Amino acid sequence: MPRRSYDQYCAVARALDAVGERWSLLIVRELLGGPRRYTDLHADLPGVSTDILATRLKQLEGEGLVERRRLERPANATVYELTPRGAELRPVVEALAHWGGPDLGEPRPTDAVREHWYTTTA
Amino acid sequence: MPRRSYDQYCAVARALDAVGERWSLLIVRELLGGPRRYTDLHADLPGVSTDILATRLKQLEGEGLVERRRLERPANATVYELTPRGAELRPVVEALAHWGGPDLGEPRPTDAVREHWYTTTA
DNA sequence: GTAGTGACTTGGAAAGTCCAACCTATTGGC
DNA sequence: GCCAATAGGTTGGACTTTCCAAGTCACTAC
Repeated sequence: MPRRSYDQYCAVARALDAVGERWSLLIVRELLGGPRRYTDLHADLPGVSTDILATRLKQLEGEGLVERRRLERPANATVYELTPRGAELRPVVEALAHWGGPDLGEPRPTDAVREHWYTTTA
Repeated sequence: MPRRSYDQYCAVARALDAVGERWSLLIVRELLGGPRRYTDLHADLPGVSTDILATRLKQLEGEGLVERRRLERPANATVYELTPRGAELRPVVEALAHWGGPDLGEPRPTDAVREHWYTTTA
């Protein structure tokens, strides 16, 4: 179990308690684009290990931010998708994307690419 | 040194690389209220250990988000304050505060207290 | 000179993360 | 039925980060 728990009486701290761990917000960002399978999440998040991905998905599910849904035939797969509460994190991800976007990168993207980022990550 | 570094080409990942570590955003939240001394930060962030606080402040300083400034007499203290770039994190902290605020807490605050949170954390 | 801040540093234990390998089911040929 | 592939994980061990308590060093007040 994650030993986090900063300070229960601060709104920011409570938010970080829920999604402040490594990879959590990046998983949310992926899911903001729609439901995804475990394997696809693993492929789209370079560097995340399978155990951490499984752990984070369970945590997010336990917090009511993500739901596990099994697709029937012919797809026959398990997908993860955001709950309404999880989707409310969109402004947080957008704010981070905006802050980390244009002014930080070394390999400066073109305006076209940057536009792509904003529309896909936000 | 922190071995983070998710994926350099994603804006959200780059943002989290800078401020995604434990306590970083809470320190920023404190400094959004104005310059603070080390000891006051330590007192206002219940649970942070002194070594982590010192480490995070150096990291944030190294990233150009926080500046260390020595006050002369009679105060004769060292204060930390946000750079303009660091202050640009305000929307991120606001989004987190808004998300973590009204709908999550168990010891539901009164509206007056909640108002206090928004104005002081945002 | 001794007591008390302020601003850290250090050492060791605990917790979290990474990596590679393994496991169980289901599907799809042949 | 048999073999390989894919999906969705679990497990063990090394490595890294965080926690906690204690100690350091500079300065001021008395």
